[in-house]
Amino acid sequence: MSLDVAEIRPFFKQFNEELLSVIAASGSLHNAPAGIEILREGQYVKVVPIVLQGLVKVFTRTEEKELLLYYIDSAQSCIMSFSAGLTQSPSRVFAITEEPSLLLLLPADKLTGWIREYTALNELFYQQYNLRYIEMLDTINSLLFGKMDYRLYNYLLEKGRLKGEKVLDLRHKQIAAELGTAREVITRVLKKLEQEGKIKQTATGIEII
Amino acid sequence: MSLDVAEIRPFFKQFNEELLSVIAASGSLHNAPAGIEILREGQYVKVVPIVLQGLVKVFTRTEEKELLLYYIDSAQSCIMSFSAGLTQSPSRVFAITEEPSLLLLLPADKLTGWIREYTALNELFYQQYNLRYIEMLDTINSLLFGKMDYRLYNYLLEKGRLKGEKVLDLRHKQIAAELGTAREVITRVLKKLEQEGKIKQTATGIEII
DNA sequence: CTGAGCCGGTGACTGGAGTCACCGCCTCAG
DNA sequence: CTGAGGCGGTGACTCCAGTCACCGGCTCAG
Repeated sequence: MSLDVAEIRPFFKQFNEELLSVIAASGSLHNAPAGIEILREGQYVKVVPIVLQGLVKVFTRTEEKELLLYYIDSAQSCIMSFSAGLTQSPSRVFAITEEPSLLLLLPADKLTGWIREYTALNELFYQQYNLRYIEMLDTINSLLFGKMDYRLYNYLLEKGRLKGEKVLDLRHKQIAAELGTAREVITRVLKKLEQEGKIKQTATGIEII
Repeated sequence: MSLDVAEIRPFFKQFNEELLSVIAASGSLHNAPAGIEILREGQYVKVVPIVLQGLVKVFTRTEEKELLLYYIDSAQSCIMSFSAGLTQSPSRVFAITEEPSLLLLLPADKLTGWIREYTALNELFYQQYNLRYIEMLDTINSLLFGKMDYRLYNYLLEKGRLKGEKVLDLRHKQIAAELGTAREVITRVLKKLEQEGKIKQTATGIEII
């Protein structure tokens, strides 16, 4: 069950050998295909996942309406599960793998101790909190500003950046879900964006210009 | 300039004497009247304020439209300025005192060291991050759900709780600003809430029922 | 081949928030 | 006393997201 330090070393250049071996002793690697639920609302967290490779989507749901909060990229942690793990309170959000991902699972009960002991780990989590904080702020601002065209365009840009592709193969229905709106709205706004020359809809998907 | 340990001890029961004296040596107390700007968007943070007494309002602004993010109550810290201080990046939000407040100012450059050294301080900040995180999530959900009546009612409940009063003396204009909408909308929705029996508007202010 | 099911596209309508214009009321400075 | 300015109240209108109903095209299993 114990994993090899060499497997995780490349992802944490800022960690010293001691911390790496402690993590290797108690943590475990998990290979998840796309579409696996990592964290569910209301769930109590026993392991805190760190995304080593792949892409994980974090979102909230309010009565049938969901909203994408942000993506967790490589070598980032799910700070919501971290916070839920630390305070032993239930999670407020959902997380699922969007691409096949390699996850490092850390037992929540040991984490508090590690944080106290290893500054590098502490800093990682502060950094993550910061990142998420700012992303949530952006989400709030774009919700406040309203304007679906603006939101949709930013969504596409971000998606393209994360996937490293200029042509995105997405269902209108899926986009609608992530932006918390209806499919027809997406269809219309996409057409509007196309008329404005910001994107192009082809057979293979949506191309960002 | 150096302040007395006794002045801050009552607010931090979980801190040991060593930490208290370190803080007393480098920190300073500041008595601010209501309506003072503590943090401005784009500003680089040199001191991180902790609210000992009073009430501080934190909000964002997007092109003439502002939105209340949350309130900082007694013995809580402004985590945005903390994060801005740590990462040496400009602030993304505004903060002003809503009531006369007693602030403890900590120099940002020393904070990183303190956090490393004193677990209790570290935990305070984690706790604060958590709290704000959850509040932002609530804000996002209520923005997503939309419905002004729901948002306004929650806003009034929260305001009443923080001020410890059941009758709130607020300008419609001010409420509108904090919820990121227009005065007329507030006027109308307040009337609707009154018809629903949730509040009562009297000469002295808005009474929550 | 064919029917079911998913996908996108569209027109018509609804409802809520935001905007505009204008009101009367109160207060306070001059 | 009076005029200016802040406040709240209101009707009319606009705009946009969301909803409904319905279509035609494509794919794939049987």
